[in-house]
Amino acid sequence: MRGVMTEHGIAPLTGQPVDDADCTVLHIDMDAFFTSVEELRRPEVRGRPVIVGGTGARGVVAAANYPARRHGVHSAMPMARALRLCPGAVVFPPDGETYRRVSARVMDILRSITPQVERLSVDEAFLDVAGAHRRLGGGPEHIARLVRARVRAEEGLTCSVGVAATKFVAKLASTRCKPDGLLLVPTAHVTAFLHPLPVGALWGVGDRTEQALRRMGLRTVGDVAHTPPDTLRHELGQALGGQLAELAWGRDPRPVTAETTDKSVSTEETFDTDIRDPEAIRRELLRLAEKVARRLRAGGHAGRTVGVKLRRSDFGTVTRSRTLSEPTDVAREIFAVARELYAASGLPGTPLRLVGIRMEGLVPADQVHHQLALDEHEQEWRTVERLQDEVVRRFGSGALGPASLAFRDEDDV
DNA sequence: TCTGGGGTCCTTTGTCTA
DNA sequence: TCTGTAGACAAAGGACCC
Repeated sequence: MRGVMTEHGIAPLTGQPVDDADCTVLHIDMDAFFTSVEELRRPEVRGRPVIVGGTGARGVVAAANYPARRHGVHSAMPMARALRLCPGAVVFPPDGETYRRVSARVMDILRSITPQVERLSVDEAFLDVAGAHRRLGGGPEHIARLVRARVRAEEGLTCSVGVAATKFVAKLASTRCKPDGLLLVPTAHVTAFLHPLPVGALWGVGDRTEQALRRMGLRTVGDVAHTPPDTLRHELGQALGGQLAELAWGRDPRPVTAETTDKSVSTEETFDTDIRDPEAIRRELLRLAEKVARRLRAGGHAGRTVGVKLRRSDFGTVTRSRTLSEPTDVAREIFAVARELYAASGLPGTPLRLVGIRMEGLVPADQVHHQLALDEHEQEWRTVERLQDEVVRRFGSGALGPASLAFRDEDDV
């Protein structure tokens, strides 16, 4: 759908000039990104229902194309249920590396249009086009058309673009015009656009908050807008209550920021069947530590806080963390801390369905002050692990790893 | 129906210190 | 010196997003 919000609702774009002067924020959202990439490299499945997701016993749907969605399939749904709803679907396991590569090329296209690009996730970005009008020969709507045409021509993918004065409204606009759409929401018609929407459309409102709002008798964004901010803050907390009070009127002061720094790196694994054996859990922690350290080094980061996540059979989740005196990107060190945290958690011997490792407090690795004399051992391990990175880069992830993992099928990276 | 994986941010609670 | 307290920080848990 390509349209513009008016006082009478959404009207088609006719090519007539529209008042888009202050709508300088564009939200770009790739349509069914993962499945679109799979369809692109496997044209024979085009037109059929396609699902990307875990194929193991506990797999869930990561993405579904529009034919699959028509059968009721949606992301986060258990794969077994998705296949009952849509038995004819073609299923692919997620290929994150390829999606990241395609995503990087799309982001390059966006940055060639304006440097003011804020990457939000692998398939979404905000653009601030305030400074690009003259250079690109037109206003925001013109630039939105340009973005869509170039992404389609250069990558063979469709995207939807929301155009508004704020990030929040632009993002809602792109959602409302999917797939392959463009929607402009002029400032004068923001409240007419927002207020009929259900409260779940507000950023920060998931299941729990929606229930809380429902208990307060609030069902639409308009209902929230007409509730005193103090009431919202009292019921939902300072931050969320205050945020919803503003968003419900389309007020969102956050600027588009091109530079964002990573704050954490994590990896986790859900087992096909629960694991009780502490030695098997420790081997898994070592494998995850290797993986998270490799990603830290690849990103040029070191982390100061090591966290482990342990999920029991009943889905109860325990997290434990410890902050180190010096940041690290060395798997051996991360593993040593993770192992201690697991040992002290009281959970060795308890069946677990998931374990994970997270590194927080990231700093650039080259800023870390390494006291060579004191940390000679650490330096040696770092050297060894960097050599491993190089071998894995050249020969693949099965080429090298700790001896205790050698018998395992190497499916990581 | 039976719940992935990778993130960010917020709230609460406890501890330490000025 | 003792006591109370505010602020910073760490840890844990949870909601939410894609």
